[in-house]
Amino acid sequence: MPPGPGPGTPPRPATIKDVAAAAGVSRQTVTRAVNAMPGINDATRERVLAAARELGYRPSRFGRGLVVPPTRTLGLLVEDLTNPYYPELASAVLRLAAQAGWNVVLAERAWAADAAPAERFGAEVDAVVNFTARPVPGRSDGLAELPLVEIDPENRESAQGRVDLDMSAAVVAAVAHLHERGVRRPVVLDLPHGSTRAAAFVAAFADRGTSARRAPTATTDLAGGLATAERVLREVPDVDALVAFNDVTGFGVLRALRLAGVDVPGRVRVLGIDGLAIGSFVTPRLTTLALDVPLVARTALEVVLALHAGTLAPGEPGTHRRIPYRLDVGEST
Amino acid sequence: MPPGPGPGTPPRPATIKDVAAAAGVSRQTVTRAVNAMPGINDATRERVLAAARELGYRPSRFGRGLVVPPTRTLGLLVEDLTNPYYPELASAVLRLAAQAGWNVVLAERAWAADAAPAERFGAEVDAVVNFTARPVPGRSDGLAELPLVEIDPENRESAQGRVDLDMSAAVVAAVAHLHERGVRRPVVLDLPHGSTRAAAFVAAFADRGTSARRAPTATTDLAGGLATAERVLREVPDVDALVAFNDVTGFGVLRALRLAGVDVPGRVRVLGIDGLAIGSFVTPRLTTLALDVPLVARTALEVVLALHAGTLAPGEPGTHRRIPYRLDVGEST
DNA sequence: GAAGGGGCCGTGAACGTTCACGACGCGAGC
DNA sequence: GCTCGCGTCGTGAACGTTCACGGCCCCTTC
Repeated sequence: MPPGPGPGTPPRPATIKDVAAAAGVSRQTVTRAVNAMPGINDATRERVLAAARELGYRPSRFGRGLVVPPTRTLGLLVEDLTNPYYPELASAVLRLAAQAGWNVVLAERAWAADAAPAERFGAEVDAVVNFTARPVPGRSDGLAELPLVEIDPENRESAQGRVDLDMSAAVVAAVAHLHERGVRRPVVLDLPHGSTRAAAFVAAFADRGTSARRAPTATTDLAGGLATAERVLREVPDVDALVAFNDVTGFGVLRALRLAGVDVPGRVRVLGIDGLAIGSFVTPRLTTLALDVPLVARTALEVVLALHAGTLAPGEPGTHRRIPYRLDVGEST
Repeated sequence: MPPGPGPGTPPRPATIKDVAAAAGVSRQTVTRAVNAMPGINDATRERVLAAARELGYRPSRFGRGLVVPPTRTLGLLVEDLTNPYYPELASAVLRLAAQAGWNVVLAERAWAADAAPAERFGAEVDAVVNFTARPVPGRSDGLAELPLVEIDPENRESAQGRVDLDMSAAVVAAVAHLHERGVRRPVVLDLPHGSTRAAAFVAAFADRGTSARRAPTATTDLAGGLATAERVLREVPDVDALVAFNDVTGFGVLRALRLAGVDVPGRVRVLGIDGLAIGSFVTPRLTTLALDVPLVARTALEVVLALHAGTLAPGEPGTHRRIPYRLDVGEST
């Protein structure tokens, strides 16, 4: 056999023309065979399919997408799938999107490092839902942005659509709940530089005549919650409630209290924020500010699909939605 | 203004020709402006970009994919993202795939109901990793299958590539560990119809002269573990170890023991299977059979990319990989 | 003043697929 | 025998983009 790229094994993927040539028919006949269309003899169909299998032919989604109404693809951007906060929403989005006939390409925020993944992502997608602390980087080319909905963009401005997660009413309810159970010396875990959610709790306690202390936590993961809770126990021995920064932090708090032999909720009551499904995994089950995650997913998808379809323009009412947290009483308070 | 589709708002998405016409230039000039290519006057570039923004133009990924080397897309199929077993692997796959320049479209197994999502998925993807109990349905057209790697396909046959998860050595190690700590009356949670993993544990205990009882659990979630553990405590009061069917079941077992006031690991030792990262959330931290999840992801990706590139053919050695579990000792044993 | 060169821009072709339409052969019907 | 119709198959065009190439204009240079 001769060296070099002979006709034996072309590295180039087989195209419809190759199949047509191999089967001795025309492109259109190959199309008819592959797409199970009528108007083709059974014998030729078999012959064509055999040739297609032989060549490993698979129709190019690009060539096809150019002609037929293409399947739409949604880009979903999350912070970190390892954080149990995100898979719940991702799952809900996946299901609803599939129902609407959309595919979903998922990406974790690798944006930070280099722009390559962002570019790639942005070029392969018809609309974006961003569930990330950072904004989506604008296009490096000077083009129109693609339909974008941000979930819980905090105080950051987002031009197109947004789904705000409103904690205010739930915070009041949670504080009322704690206060009724006799909490008078609460400590609220906070970020080192302060946070809106901690401020909301402090304010709500103040409305009831109770002053809440803040305890900055270096990290908001399990280790952070654990370390901060241990510190609080030393510095504020008579603490009777701990408000965690989120559920995962809350798990760390629970562990610290367990290790210290402190009864929950007997001596210290613990409140989480997130309402994670895995909250039910720990004992005692965490009282938390929960979110109707499927509703969040449904709302975000609704807005972004409307933006894509053009039935909703970036400025219009309806592009900014608001979903309240609710108090979900578990066993830890 | 006249009714009908006037030139004001064409529902059809703007194409490069529209931009060219609006800016009074040619297609190629639009390409140069949009792709930041040299050989174009700054003034015209601005004019073109303005027109593009005005028309809401975004280049079609199909038209582009036809010409330039297209970005590849991997389809990742998982059972249920809500089950904490899957996000860890999904996350690892996402990162490695992004590193290799691939996008990932994720899908939960909605295959069951109708074939529509499967068709859509299959047509938009260059290769598939299946991490699901069921096999991927073959193509309805008679074409060649696309590159496919199955993770832990149990006893099911898979033609192309597979990554087997091997529990045998870890089971022996775990049983040795338990036995050394004095376990003599273990109970192994099992599926109603039996399972290979439960059988492996029973056999390993038998090798050490200890007979393990089996306790069928209706479901393998938290509630199932809880209910089964409660039943075991009643029926086998002197049980000194419980082997859960997986980690989530193990969390239910821990909760049941906690509620019953049984000390872990003092009186009863608990073993999980999965090595979930969230295992560190519960107290005591679960001893478990853990998996190097990033390694699984890396291996699966390696095989499927090689299959796609053609450097590996379905039958060859190297398409079937084997990754062992290892014993991860926590606090529950 | 003519030749040369650089900056800027446009024209045909190609990528792989499907749609609309036309062509061919064969049997039935008048 | 001629036409009609049906079953089967092929040919041009189009989708939206980029690549290779060629053309124009103006400025520089000898």
